[in-house]
Amino acid sequence: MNAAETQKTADFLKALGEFNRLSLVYELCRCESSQNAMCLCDCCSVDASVVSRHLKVLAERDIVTFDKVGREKTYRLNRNKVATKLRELADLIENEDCKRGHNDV
Amino acid sequence: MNAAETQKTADFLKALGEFNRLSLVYELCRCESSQNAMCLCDCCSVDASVVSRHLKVLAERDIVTFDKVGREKTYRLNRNKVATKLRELADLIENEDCKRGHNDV
DNA sequence: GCTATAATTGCACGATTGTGCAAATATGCA
DNA sequence: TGCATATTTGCACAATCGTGCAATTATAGC
Repeated sequence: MNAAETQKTADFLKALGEFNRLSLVYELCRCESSQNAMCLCDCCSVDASVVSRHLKVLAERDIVTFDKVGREKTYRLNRNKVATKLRELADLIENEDCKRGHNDV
Repeated sequence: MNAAETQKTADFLKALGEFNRLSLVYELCRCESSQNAMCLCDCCSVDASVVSRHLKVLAERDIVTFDKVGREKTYRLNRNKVATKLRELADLIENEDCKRGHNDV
């Protein structure tokens, strides 16, 4: 596991590992269709600017995607990408193959 | 998804979402047997006290477990617990059932 | 007992982070 | 053009976090 990859995974997990951002993810998870930021403000009681910044972080990590429709930005969760990344990590952690034997370094 | 649960999940992800802590997890992942903290120091170039604190965080989130053997503490990764938690999150995020329909609130 | 090693803790410090507010920007609509 | 709404950005600030170093605690072995 090289450092750059480790850092990338850490950044991904860190993006999810904040209360309000995770709340946004859960909120988007419940949404059939895309939601604009104003609508998402309701799920966490913080300023709109804060939601804007959190969504930016989530978008940078490819956790959410957005479309610009008029003056609104509508966000949706990258369900597959996020789920896949989490499962890959789970597999890596559980995988017996990555274990070193007793005689290895 | 209640707030306490969300916070707990966020804390779990945050614990994994730091470069050196994730490096420790990867290192433990490669270990067949338990490793003491001194041995784990090698994988991330920081002070022993820092490793000690990181391992404490990981233990608090139940990501690692330790046994005290003499003056050493030997750590091992809670493979199943961590993998299960990640997969549960993946399932939740991908699950169609949690979606609200168009006519719901 | 004494000494060496493993691990933790206290302290300080710089960096990052989450936040609110006000101002700025962008866009739709009349 | 002017106004309303959606979103972002600049600024400031408190809180948290990661870190190193020195001191401390715990324990093994002599």
